[in-house]
Amino acid sequence: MKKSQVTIKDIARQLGISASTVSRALQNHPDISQETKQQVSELAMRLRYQPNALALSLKHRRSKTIGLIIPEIVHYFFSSVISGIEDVAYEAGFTVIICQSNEKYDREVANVKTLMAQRVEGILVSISKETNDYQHLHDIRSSDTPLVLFDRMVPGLLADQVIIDDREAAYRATRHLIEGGRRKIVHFAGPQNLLIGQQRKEGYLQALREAGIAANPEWIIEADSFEKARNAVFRLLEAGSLPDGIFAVNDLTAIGAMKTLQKKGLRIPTDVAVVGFSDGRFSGITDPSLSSVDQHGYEMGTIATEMLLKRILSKENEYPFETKVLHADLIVRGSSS
Amino acid sequence: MKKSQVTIKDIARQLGISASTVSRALQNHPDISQETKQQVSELAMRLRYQPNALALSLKHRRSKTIGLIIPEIVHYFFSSVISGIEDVAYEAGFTVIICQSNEKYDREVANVKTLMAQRVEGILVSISKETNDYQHLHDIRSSDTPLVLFDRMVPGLLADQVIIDDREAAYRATRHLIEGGRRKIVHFAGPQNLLIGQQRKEGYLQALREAGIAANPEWIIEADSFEKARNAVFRLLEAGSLPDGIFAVNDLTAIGAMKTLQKKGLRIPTDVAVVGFSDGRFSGITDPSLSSVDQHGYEMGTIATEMLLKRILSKENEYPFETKVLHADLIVRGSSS
DNA sequence: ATGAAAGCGCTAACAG
DNA sequence: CTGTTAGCGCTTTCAT
Repeated sequence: MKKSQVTIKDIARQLGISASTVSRALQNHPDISQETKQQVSELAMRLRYQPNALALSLKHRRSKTIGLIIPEIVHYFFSSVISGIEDVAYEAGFTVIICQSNEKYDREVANVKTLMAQRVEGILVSISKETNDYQHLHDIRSSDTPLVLFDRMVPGLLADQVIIDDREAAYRATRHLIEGGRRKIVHFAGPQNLLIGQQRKEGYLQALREAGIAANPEWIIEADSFEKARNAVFRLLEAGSLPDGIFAVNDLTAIGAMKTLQKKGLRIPTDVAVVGFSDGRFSGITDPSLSSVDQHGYEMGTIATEMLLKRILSKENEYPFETKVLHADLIVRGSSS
Repeated sequence: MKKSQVTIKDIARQLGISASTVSRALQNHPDISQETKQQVSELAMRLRYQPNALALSLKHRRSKTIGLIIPEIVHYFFSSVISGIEDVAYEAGFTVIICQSNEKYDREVANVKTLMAQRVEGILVSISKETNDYQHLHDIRSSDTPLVLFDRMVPGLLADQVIIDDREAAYRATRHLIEGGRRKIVHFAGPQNLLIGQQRKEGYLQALREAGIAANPEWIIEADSFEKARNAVFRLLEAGSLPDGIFAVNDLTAIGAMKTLQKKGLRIPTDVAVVGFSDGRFSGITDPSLSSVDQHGYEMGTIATEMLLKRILSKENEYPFETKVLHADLIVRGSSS
């Protein structure tokens, strides 16, 4: 049970003036006398008056909030994105409502509903691994709420999108392995319904192709976690078909592979060179340190939010949707050289 | 420019009935005829009507949102806490507004303001490293908004708090080192204005005391990051005063020390045993794997939120404030045995 | 320079 | 069974 907060009316009553005068005084309206302004702002201060943002939003039909739907906060990459988003939104005076989909489609749909009900002025989304149906995203658009997708994009969706050049980054990572003399390169791939999974595999394949190395379907293994990599490596060892290079869809997968190989007496990078895709602060910590693609999460967050705010604040109803492709850097470390 | 969303009025107009009837129909009020209900819910569906949560909040004086102020999302510990908070809040139908203080006092104060303006029904806070003044927290309380602090508590504050038993955990970590035969144990300590910094140091000292080891002030070094640990280790090496055990205030610090020592040819744990305090998923990844205290972030989040919701939903104005102390587990791994 | 009134979207007495 | 009215807290014409 909380006592209701002080309102403009309370101030008006205590000062024997009308609510509208208080409102104007608080906004420093030129019509109001200095004296009244003084009294009002003093009393407001004393009573710790806080304007009710809900009432304001209702009145102005502008909530000054944006929504964010993210698969899982507990990932370094995503939490860096959030930091970028928060910082830009904060600067612009917007509040962010963050929802986690927990990689569940149903929850993602529910999140959209919540955010729309809260009348957020725009929504940032990175879709869940489960998401194959995009109706909820189309619903956002058809209510004319600006929408920006990041990292996990949906091709063909009428919305701004920010991604990194996954294909290019994967290509460079794989080429780097090839240039190091590796020929038998295994790819630990991510879910293929996500574009990032496809793209990273694409880049891998392209590098092989260019180098004249025939791609072997058995070298592409769907594994995107420490555990899965571990098991996959065991199977490779049993089959006696050891690779001399591994390109993994994320760092933890790369590390899972690396540690398992090491436990079995293989040397990294001498026997097997490993490259990951950054999703943590792990790269400097492993032994040897892990070569990895830096995804610039914070930057992605700032850019996505800037695009969203631009849409929100723009007068013109329509300008073409944009897909920004950020460059990702391959950072070569000990695990591959 | 977004078109305004459909309201109850739109439905009323199109059906030639009053807004209140629509409202009641939507709430499945017994007074309304089946037929009307049918028509209303059908049209609502067709128009993709979404109740305006802002209007509802204003009306009911209940926003069904809670606020969260967190130092930095980009920490595994904090993001696990957030997950716990989100899950419990979601279950209870509450939306969470997350604010980052970025470890800045000023920003923390601003965050409180934002959340109070949004009329959140309760606030969860973990204070920033800079925070020494608690007026803003008292302000929350004096507006009767429930407040729960977690992890970084403020002794004496009239609010519920959830912490882990930092002192006890640090004590056990240090004792573990002593039991392993270590005598010259250095503590890499956190900021001493935070209780967790003090408590962890306390536990360390207690363990030494009990073991009859005289505490040496020079063995307590304020260092709470990878870099600082690195530099501190360099200084220790230069001074020729190498410890045989290190207890660090967090994992990255422990790892910074460990890697620096290894680079200098020291063996872990043979020459120096190391124990950290968990703030990531690093423990299993280092070589040797890192002994560390598991802080159970997710659990802390759920418990804090349950305490908050209990206050929010409780009819009784006052029941005593509670400080819950969670047990933290020392996980012994290769770096210390 | 200030007040009265209407309205943002919704609900809940109070009337019929 | 349904409509009218008032009001949540605030802003903003329109009067005065």
